Amino acid sequence: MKKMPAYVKVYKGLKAEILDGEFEVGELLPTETALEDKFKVSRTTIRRAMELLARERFVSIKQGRGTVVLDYKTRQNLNLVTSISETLRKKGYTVKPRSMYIDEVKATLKQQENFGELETETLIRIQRVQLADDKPIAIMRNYLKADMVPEIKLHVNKFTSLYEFLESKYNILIDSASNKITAKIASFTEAEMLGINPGDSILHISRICYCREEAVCLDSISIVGDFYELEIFMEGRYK
Amino acid sequence: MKKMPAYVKVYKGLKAEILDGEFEVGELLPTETALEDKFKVSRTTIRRAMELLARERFVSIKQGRGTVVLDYKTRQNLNLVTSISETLRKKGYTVKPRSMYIDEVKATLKQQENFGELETETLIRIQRVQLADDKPIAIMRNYLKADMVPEIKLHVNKFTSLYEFLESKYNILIDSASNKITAKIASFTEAEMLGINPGDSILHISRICYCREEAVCLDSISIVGDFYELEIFMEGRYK
DNA sequence: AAGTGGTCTAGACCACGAA
DNA sequence: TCGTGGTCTAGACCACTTA
Repeated sequence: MKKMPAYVKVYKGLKAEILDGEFEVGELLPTETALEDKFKVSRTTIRRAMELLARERFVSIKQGRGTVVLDYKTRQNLNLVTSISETLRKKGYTVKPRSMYIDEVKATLKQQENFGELETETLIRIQRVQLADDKPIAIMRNYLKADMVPEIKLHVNKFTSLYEFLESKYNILIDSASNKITAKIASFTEAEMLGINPGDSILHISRICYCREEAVCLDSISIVGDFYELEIFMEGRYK
Repeated sequence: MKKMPAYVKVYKGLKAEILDGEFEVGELLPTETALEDKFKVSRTTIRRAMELLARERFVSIKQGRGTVVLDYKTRQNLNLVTSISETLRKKGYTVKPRSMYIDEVKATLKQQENFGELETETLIRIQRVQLADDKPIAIMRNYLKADMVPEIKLHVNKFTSLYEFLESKYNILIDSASNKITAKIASFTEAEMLGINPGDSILHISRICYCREEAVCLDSISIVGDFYELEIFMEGRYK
């Protein structure tokens, strides 16, 4: 368990206050100098926390004006990193893994490249079939660097959302991810695992998860096609 | 002409050097203290520039080790609003429509809701089969509000990328879009149109395109599953 | 043990927006 | 003009990797 930096504390503190409704949507946050006093840290640290909030679109920072709390309730428009289980739970489904298997595997060359570290040799592999309201909906495989998650095997079957688990247990906050999405046909094996027919459609997501610009988790997710709908928002046309 | 901050200068300088091949992929960048001397700025400024480079995946910063130059040639795209044709062209394919048909249709209730205007009655419908290197890869249907694109019928078969066309001809810049993505099985009709077999996989995208918060175009795109891979980048995490 | 990046401070001055 | 956020400095100490 890593120590939590001051700017993360400030970030979490402010976010909690915003979510608790202590600052109204559309209103200005206290000024940065005021927050220095409140949290007893320097302005640099406050600004770093503010930047995190702004990147998540909780606030909008305007020079000469102040920092406005944005309407985080009614925005549908963000591409936040959420796991499938989190998304489904938010829609009202009861999500849990039917079974979970954790082992160690040798990293392939492609996996090493995705991690940006050719030295990484051993990966932790987590395999699950995820259930929504007791119906199988996804086969999930996650690959983690072994040294990042010591003793994770002890927690087999003890968590449903890996991202939430990584955050609470190992203080690894997944803050960005790149996805490759394709449509496939279910193989015999996949169909058996998901209780569908071979030839049914499958939405496949290959994802690299990052924590502070460092790749921490590779995901391979196969979701029953007629069940899940991936929602994505795109923004900006000129870079 | 606005002044360029020091950290942007450092960022651009380093990026240019990396692109010029002055630092080999996989090698370490000079240490932050060394860069202080080189650019004559403080370490804070250097670090800010480094953070920009890291966010674009040009480098990977490792405590205790150094900052490694990543393989920027194969780095993933961010998710700007790009049409399928633009994406494919960027990858080197020759993209053109096999045929295009433009007509007027009555708006369905769902379409009216998506446009946020129940008064809209008539929509322009554009239907195409898109070819990449002469091979059919997607069925595209676009619905536009009739009054936004007067005389568009005169331009049938005269454009390949609708978004580029809307921009140049009607000054409609699509600046954001929300997408719903599912995996499907090709129907007989779809298979016929795309030259594949019924039962093959199809990636279906249902998209609402916005210009300055106003919905301007509804897209329905069916892409041959084993051909296209949608790349999406996510950032931030809601808690 | 040495050297790297990670965090943090206290203070300075600049640029922009609103009164 | 005043107060906001934007940039930048010089220096301190911590945490991690490697030798």
